[in-house]
Amino acid sequence: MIHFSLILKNIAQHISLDKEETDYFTSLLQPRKIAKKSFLLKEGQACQSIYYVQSGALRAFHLDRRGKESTITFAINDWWITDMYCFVTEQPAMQNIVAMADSSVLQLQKYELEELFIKVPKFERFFRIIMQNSYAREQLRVLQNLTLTAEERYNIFINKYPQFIPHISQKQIASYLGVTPEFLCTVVKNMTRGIVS
Amino acid sequence: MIHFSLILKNIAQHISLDKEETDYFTSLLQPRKIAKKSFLLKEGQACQSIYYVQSGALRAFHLDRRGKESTITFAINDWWITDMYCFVTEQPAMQNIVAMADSSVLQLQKYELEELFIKVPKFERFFRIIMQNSYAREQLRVLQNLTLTAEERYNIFINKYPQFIPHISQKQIASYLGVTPEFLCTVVKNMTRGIVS
DNA sequence: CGTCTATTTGAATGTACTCAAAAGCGGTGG
DNA sequence: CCACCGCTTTTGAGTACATTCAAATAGACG
Repeated sequence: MIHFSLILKNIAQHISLDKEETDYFTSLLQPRKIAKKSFLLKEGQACQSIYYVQSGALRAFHLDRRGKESTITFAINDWWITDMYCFVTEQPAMQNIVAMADSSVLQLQKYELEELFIKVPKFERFFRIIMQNSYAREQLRVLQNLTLTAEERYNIFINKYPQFIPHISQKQIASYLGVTPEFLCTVVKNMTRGIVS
Repeated sequence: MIHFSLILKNIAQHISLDKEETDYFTSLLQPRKIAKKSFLLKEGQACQSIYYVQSGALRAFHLDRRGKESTITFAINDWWITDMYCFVTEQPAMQNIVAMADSSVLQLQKYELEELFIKVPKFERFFRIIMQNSYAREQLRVLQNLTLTAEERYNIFINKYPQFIPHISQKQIASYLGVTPEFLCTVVKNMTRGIVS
């Protein structure tokens, strides 16, 4: 199962699985190839799965009535992604998940995940840690959105997630930070003006 | 253990404990009374515990250099609260947690929680669910902060958390929504103007 | 090479902020 | 119990910041 080495290493950081548990777990994973610009999830659909990204790059965003995009998150290698609110509540998705590059993901459906928790309770620990870290990250993001300027948030973003930069446009960063692309452009220009002679 | 009936009911919603597990769990909980206006956590301190609120009302907020408060969350009966980012990363707290009314909480320290996970792995499930729901809630809040107006966020807030209203001032709601109290005041005034003749 | 989208620039606009001051309200102590 | 004090809410004027709109330039991709 050479396919699964990345996700198994990810999991091994937090829990240990024997051969049988590993085989059962990997049997639940559905590998999917997502071509660049195609969608893993669209607003209004049921969000019944979480996705582990093996390769490529994905972006989750919301589109409001007036056509404005807001990016909720990016995900590359070794990240998990889903519309968690709709996954939990079973309401129609509010997010679109789109491939920014040809990507390879492993899909885990909600009912399979629940079965996994019953059969291999160790996975409760694994996902408890994942969810706890995700919660901590989002709580920090809320705080930073409330307290920091666009310039400060931009700097934190590019320093925290340098791996994302090759995949994403400045417009998409703007939609993540919650400002217009025009405004972010001037912010970045004024930043560099201070650096270059 | 009449003290613990509320938290045990909270836990029973997700997992079942036998007598021995219940006794062990409750032995880890430190009851604390917090007088109105006193602090459970201050910025800069180590954040080594999570708190379950039995009664009263708490508020977690950040204070920036310029003296501006930003409210991260409120918590009343039957809620868990902590500075999750600093709890996880073991960095100094970025949040202050203050009692808005005389409150009673149960404190669970991080090392005890880790011990609990080892001795009663069922609790992994319980906290996985708590963390997952918290993550979903924060992800939704990020999205709403990016896409909705102050008026829309205000309406969602008061409809979603009516239990909070008796405890909190409009100024505190403003600091939760990320606007100034003056601005929220005019927003609310303009809302009611549409309702009253 | 041509098309489409992203980035940059600027002008005009509007939204939310700061500052200041008055009014309202709750809590505390005399 | 009432008067005072401090904090919140309200109101308004002036300001700053971020937006919209438009148009030009630059880049990416088929």
